[in-house]
Amino acid sequence: MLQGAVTDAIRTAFLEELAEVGYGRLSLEAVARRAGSGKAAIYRRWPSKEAVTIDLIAQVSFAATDTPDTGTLRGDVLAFLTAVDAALRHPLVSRILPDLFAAGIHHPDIADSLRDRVGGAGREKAVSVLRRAVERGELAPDTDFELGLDLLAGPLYWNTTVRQAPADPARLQRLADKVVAALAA
Amino acid sequence: MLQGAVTDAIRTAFLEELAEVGYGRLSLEAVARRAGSGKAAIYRRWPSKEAVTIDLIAQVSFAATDTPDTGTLRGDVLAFLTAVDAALRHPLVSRILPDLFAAGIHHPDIADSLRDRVGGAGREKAVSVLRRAVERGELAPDTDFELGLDLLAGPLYWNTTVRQAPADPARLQRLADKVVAALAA
DNA sequence: CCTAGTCGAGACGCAACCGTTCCGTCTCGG
DNA sequence: CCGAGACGGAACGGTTGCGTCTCGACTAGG
Repeated sequence: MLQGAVTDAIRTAFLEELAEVGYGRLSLEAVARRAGSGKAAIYRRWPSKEAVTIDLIAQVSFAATDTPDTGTLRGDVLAFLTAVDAALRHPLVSRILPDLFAAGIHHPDIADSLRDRVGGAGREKAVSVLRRAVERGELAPDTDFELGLDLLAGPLYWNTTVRQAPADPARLQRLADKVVAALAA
Repeated sequence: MLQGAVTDAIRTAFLEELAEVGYGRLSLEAVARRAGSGKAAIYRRWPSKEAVTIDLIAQVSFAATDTPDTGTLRGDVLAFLTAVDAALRHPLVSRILPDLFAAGIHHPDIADSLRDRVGGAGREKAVSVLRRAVERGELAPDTDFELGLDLLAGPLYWNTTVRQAPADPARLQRLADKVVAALAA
């Protein structure tokens, strides 16, 4: 029974340790201590710290939710921004995500996993928002999706995760207006 | 003569080491080795790894250049985006910056230094771009500067530093158009 | 020419982790 | 009821980094 309580305890401990000390200084010794397990229990499941990390990224991305069709681009954009903003503000995510992106610079496997799982999940949601808008006629058929994705994700990631600004729903409203204008340009 | 060749060698070695292994795994032992100095030479100048980091952030931010007045908002925005994009693509900066932001989560002093020196420098440039546009009448006097800064910095940081996308001048042109539209909205 | 201060080098004791191995215990499925 | 196997725990030898300290060499200014 390799998939059980011990596995979950290790995963949780790993995440908490990641949030506290960061990827670079995380030790499996401390994870085992926190999980109340032996180190062998970890090595029995994963070959390395990097492997645990990649596994966790895959797990977490499962939690990605869908963005509803609100009927208008503006509504869809606001819903997307609100959902992503909330996700970025999750206590563990907000502490871990910048660390993982930084770790990705030194560990290509982590970068790949992040691109596929985190980037990919958000990307699909954003694409469907843009695609629906094109179908409604709110956006031109030749709309630059790549640029649109940057406009949807960038300001949010910068303000929320990098600058660590406090939550502000009204600001999201205004940001949605700006983003819609940019998309239409 | 505490300010001399040795000091510079240590600073350079610290930066290179930072780029290679990241903040968390950086050791002053390795820095001394790379600098061709003794560890004591480092401790004679700074009390800790954190202090060296903060000192370096302050130094580097001096390199920030001015953004010229091109006469139009669109021109100013493009100049700003181009300058920041180039800065973010600097081989050392691109590897170090995400690491420093991640380190800031666990070390408030580093976060403060980043906010003041890196954020502050870019911020002043961006504000002057927006202020000039208001004076020209290209933007409304009640333009939301805070949001404008996110729109100027966010998409770039996301695409260039986080996603590590390759350079693309044409894309910057199109991004400038989008950003101008967003600012005016 | 002397002396004060920095220099590179590296040893010091200490602590943390590494990944592995071995305990004795406990819990299952057969 | 027994054997297989995972369990927590602890120890293994080895590596790395810490911050301090002591060398003898080099280089100033006086």
